[in-house]
This record gives sequence, structure tokens and C-alpha cells, in this order.
Amino acid sequence: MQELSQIFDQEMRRARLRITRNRREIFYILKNSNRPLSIKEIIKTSKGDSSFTSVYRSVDSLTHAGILRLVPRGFKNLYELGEAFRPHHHHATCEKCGESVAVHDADLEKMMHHLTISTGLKPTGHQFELFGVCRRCRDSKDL
Amino acid sequence: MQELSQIFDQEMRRARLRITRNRREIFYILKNSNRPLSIKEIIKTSKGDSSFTSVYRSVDSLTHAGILRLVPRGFKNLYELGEAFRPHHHHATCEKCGESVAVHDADLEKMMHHLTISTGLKPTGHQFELFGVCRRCRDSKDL
DNA sequence: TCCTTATTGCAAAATATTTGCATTAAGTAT
DNA sequence: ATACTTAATGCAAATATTTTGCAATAAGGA
Repeated sequence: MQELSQIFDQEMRRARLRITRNRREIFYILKNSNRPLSIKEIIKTSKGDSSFTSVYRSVDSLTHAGILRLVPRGFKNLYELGEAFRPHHHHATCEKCGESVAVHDADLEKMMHHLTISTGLKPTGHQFELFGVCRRCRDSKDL
Repeated sequence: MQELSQIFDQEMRRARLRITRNRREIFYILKNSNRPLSIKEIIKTSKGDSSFTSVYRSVDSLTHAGILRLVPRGFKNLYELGEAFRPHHHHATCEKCGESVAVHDADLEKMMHHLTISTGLKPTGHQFELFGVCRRCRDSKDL
């Protein structure tokens, strides 16, 4: 199986975006995260090699190129690796620790599609996020 | 059936919040809207009788009191009337005109509940929004 | 290695949200 | 109706967040 970083290079070429230190770092940060991250978190996690301005701009261009994917959660914009790295899915997220698990359910996708149609809309997309508390956080009674 | 404005008064008393011109106006603006609104939209719609600072604070207190409900949509915070006025539901929204239709489906609620459990989380909530293009916007070919 | 131009960094502008504090007024008691 | 208590407001200013202009830098093809 292909390395994700190889796919990154391919995708960047496909999108005719230059592969820079800044962009590669954003890619690695998201690759290593167990959950989608906000711009602020990406900036904080990065070594500080790149300016926050540049992170804003890079996240924007990478997202437009489909290399990243916007995950609107609550009132925050989070980002994760895009379709080429991770197929379409949704998230079940622990409210305590923030860790999130991918959810993919074909029935669910169909259901949302049909529900949209039943309201008279021609479906273009959906947002779907589940929240709860994970076992680990439930067990640790140390509030 | 009870007038919504009467319910508003009741709810305000229950929450021990004072009924002010500002708060009543926010209530009316949301009552008359065919979709959830952002703070900015509420401020713009209000006659300008109240300062934007006050709208921020009122929306905050009304939301905490459950009189309004936060509708996280995409990267925006939208607000609509809360449970006492409108029972739990989700939205199907037209991407062109922004109008939204309430969706309530018991099966869907159950499904989300079970899906959450199946990931190992103890369910606490969910986010669910459908998007599409409505018939009216599809018909008007005037891009 | 050279060349073109996309990308970056910095500073500053534009936007969005929050806070401190004196003033106003809602709701209760008199 | 009047007085009183204190929540709520308005204003100014502080913070926070995101965007933009522009000169300097560096990615990638020639």
C-alpha cells in the first residue's frame, strides 16, 4: 500500500500546488492527529517555522484542492485529510477528551439522501456528527 | 393554543431573566424568521434600538436558559427558538436561498443513538444538517 | 544554474467577540 | 404610584480572529 506522503506529493502535483515546508508540515500534523484539528491547533502544533498567516493561506488552498477536508463541528472549523487519504465518513466524538472515531454507514448515507429528497431539496451534502463520552473518560472518575 | 409570546414570558420568568425590549426583540426576530439566524443577522435585523454588545449578551443568556437553541451550521453559530417553542428537530437547508425546513424523524434519532453506542460512546447529543437546492432555486435559472 | 512566479513573512487592516464600568430600567416591595 | 435593589444596557476599549498588501524568498521547470 502506498505511503500517504507519496499520495500527498501526487495530489499536490495534480492540484498544481507547490510542495513547501509549511504545507508538508500541515499535512503531517493532520496525518498524526487522532482527530480533526482547528487552524489554531494546527498553528500551535507546528514548530513555529511558519507564520500563522501562511497556515491560514495553506489550509485554505489545500482545502480548496480537496487535499484537506473541512469538518464543521459545533461552532468550529476543523480540518482533516481529504478524500484521497480518508474516504468519506462522519465522526463520533468524545466530549471530554475530544478523541474521535470514524463512522461510516451506507444505510445512514442512503437515509440522509432520501430524507433530503423528501423535503423537496436536490441533495448536495450533509453534516453529521455524533457526540458522547468514551469508556476511558467514563471510567476515570477524577473530575 | 398558547401564544408564543406568552410562552416567552413564562420561560423568562422560569429562568429568572428580566423581560427587556432588547430580549423581546430578539425573540420576535427569531420567531418571524424562516430559518435560524446568526448573531450578525439578528443585529442587522434589529431596529438598532440595542447595542450589538447587548445582543451578544442577551443571545448568550437566552441560550443558556434554553429559551434559544444553538444551531451549529458549518462554520457559523445560528440561533432559533428553543425546545419550549419548537421541539427537537434538524434542518434541511437550501444552499442557494438559505431557507430551511424542519426535519424530524424518530427512526433517524434512534439510528443516531445506536450508532453512537456502537462506537463505544455514551450518547450525549448529535449534529445533523441536510443540504440541497430547493425547487424554487432550481427553477429560477437566472444565475 | 537560471528564471518565473507561487508562496511566505511581516506589518497592518478588517472583523468579530468580550470586558469594565457608569447609567438605566425591570421587577419587587412599600 | 413611589422607592429600592440589582440585572441589563450602552459605550469605550481590550482581545481575539482572520484577511490583505507588498517586498523577499524559494519551488520547480527550462
